[in-house]
Amino acid sequence: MAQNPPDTRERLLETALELFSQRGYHAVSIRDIASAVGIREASIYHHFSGKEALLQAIFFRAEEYIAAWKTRFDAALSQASRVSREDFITSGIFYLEHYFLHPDIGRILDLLAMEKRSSPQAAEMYQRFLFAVPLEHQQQAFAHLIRTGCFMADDARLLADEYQALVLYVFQQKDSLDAAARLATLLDRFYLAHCAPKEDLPK
Amino acid sequence: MAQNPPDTRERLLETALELFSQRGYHAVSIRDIASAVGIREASIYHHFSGKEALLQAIFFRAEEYIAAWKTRFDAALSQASRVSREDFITSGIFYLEHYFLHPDIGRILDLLAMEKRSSPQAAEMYQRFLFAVPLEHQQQAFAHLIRTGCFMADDARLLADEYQALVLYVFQQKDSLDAAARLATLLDRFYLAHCAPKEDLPK
DNA sequence: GTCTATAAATGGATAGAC
DNA sequence: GTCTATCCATTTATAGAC
Repeated sequence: MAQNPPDTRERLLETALELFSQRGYHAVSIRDIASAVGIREASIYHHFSGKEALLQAIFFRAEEYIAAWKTRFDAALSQASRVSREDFITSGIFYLEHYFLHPDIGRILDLLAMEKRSSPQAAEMYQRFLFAVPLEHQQQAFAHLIRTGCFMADDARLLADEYQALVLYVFQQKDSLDAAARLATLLDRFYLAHCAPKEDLPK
Repeated sequence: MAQNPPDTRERLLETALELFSQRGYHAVSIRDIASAVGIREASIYHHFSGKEALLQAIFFRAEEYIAAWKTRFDAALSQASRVSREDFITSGIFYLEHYFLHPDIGRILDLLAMEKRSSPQAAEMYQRFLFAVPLEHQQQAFAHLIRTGCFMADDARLLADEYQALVLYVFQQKDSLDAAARLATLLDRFYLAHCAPKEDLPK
């Protein structure tokens, strides 16, 4: 897959994503990227045909990140057995930190959030990465929890919507302290509201 | 408060917000704004000292929008009496459409969402307009619902968090069709989960 | 694969006539 | 209050030497 032996191309992709996700595509110049990498701007054109092509390469790689995540998490799902109250919260925080707050995926989501209004392509990816992909996974997870009798019978898709709403809510307040703790509180209530009786009552 | 008799200043503010909220501050040039309004770019400098000052004026006006909204909605809150299942959903949709999807506020939120990563000022306003301000209002509303026996005793702040999470979730998928219908489904479940017994059971 | 040099276009902003 | 004309900095991109 690699076209260039040295890793300048790699560092360009990495650095450009970092800058784009912080300031937005238009606010970052080719010069900014070049100087951050430690080369001259003209050298960038040896690796990419232009600024737009660099963005496209970032988008292409983002698809790979998502596909890799999906493969890994779908595999974990098929092995899941009984889920306790603590397990449910722990895996929710794991999900927040290894998807939305993952260095690669989180920066892509930040970038897409900024570009979605001016780029139909970014809008499509944003909708897919922030909603469709995680929702499909969560729907499967809740269907599994219902099938195994851990959760009460319900619409798995609606449960996934409500779960996703809570995770996104905390994700978008990530500047505020202690996202994990806030999510834990909300997920605990979510679990108690939907788990099949057998768990002890709150407090 | 008005400094200039004609309304060119007004149209500049309106047009700039429209363009900024669609493409982002850096992607819009003074020329773009001028030609959209139908004047030359130099004429803008008669009304604003520069592009940044224009943005600041938009931010200043946004504070007025929010303050006006707060006054109006807080007044409505103090008059609220008993809330039926249908009322709860209707007022939630009203809230979505008259705050998050309001032409003025919605565009401000779009703009702030794009600029929050590069501008601390935008980040502060985003946090306040998307979370703090609506949450304070909702917390009061839920405290009222609990006090009047309509909702079961619970932490009004956490209920406000969960409610806000659902509304934001639908708001951010607003490109998808029928945001109101999707919100109605989620709010119906929310109401049934928290209302004090007396309402009929689902289905 | 990176550099210097430079072209060509676009951006924000000012001066001064009307 | 809007215009024409212009300035100057920045930006994307290319040409060609090393």
